Amino acid sequence: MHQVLEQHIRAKLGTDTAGLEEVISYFQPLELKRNDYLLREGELCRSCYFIVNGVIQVFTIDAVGNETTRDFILEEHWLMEINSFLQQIPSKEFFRAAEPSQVLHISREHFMDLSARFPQFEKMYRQILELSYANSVYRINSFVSMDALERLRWMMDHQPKLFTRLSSKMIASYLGISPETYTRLKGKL
Amino acid sequence: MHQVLEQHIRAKLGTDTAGLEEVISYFQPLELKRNDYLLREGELCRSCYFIVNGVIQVFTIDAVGNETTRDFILEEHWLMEINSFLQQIPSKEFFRAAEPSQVLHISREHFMDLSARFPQFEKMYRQILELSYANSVYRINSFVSMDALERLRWMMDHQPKLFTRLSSKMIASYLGISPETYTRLKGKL
DNA sequence: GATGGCTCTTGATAAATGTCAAGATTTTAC
DNA sequence: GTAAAATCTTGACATTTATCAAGAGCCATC
Repeated sequence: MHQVLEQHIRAKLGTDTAGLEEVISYFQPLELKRNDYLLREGELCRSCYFIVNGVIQVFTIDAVGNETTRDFILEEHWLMEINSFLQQIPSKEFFRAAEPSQVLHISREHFMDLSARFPQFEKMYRQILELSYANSVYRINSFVSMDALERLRWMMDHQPKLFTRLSSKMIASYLGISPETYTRLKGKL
Repeated sequence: MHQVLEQHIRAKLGTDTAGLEEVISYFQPLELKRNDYLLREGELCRSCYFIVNGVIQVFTIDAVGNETTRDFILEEHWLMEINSFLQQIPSKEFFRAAEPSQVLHISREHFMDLSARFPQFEKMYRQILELSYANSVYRINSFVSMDALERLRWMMDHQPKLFTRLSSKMIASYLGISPETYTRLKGKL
């Protein structure tokens, strides 16, 4: 697993990777079965996660029990509940494996320490933030203005891989529609 | 104007503000009348903006001419079209003053230069990203799951100031609903 | 201070989406 | 391998929201 992370970081940062071995040594592996949780609502997000293999569903549950998916995090991407991680307040989100997954995680303490000691690590963190923020902006602009069919088409254009790996129920919860509506929209494509 | 920025940065960064004067010297003032644009779709976002006074509406226009507002940026907050700014690709968003506004802006070149030379400036940039990302996560989780009335209540709980400063039309475009629906929802509160 | 253009509201109607229920299909657990 | 559980689909109906149209109120400009 650590090799995948090393490759990923080298690809992001280029040649200046002094201290890379030490950085990587703080990441610990986790093996998740399908439906295992990385984080539940109300818990503190104590780690930053790097997905080596699999998919993690990031979702919330509202007052009547409906699940809404904010994002699916695929392999070679990063994951944290940023408010909980930074401020150590209870998480509002759940992180759950949608497939058997391999994950590396680094504790908040080590993460902060590395950020302070290695400018390149902080730079990588900044890049992760930039990418995450840009994706969020994209999603807001799409979803606030589009109707359900347009959102489905948007997802097919921008995230086609997700359809091959996730259940219809999960895709519906990402689109913000009921499973029945999703079934009907598929007929209109 | 520069005093406001200086105060803001000191509040963010604490005592370690070496180079602050030089940093601030790169920011140039802009006076905007209502409905003046800072950025239009298709242009390159060449600056990072700090709002000293006023409100900037961040919005997109879809194929049939409907405006959808992603965010309203109030005084003492930061603003950029992150994809356009970082990659120098055409902006998908418009930035327009919803009130007469005072803005400071720094060019991308100076911004990058300061980021490289002053770790504290980079730290502040990271904090802006963290906050912007956290707000976006909040908005996605709220809007994908809620119906229009719930979104209105959410806005009243989380952004009450906006109601006193913006037209109904703008609030409707932030909620992702038509002005008529907004009028009707107000009656249901 | 008149005029023209916005915005806001209200009504009627249409379209989109949700909910509930039932059956078919697939997956999971033992 | 089989039973139980979950998912997916389809239909009927209810609710939400959009669209179109018209009139009232407000505001900017000359």
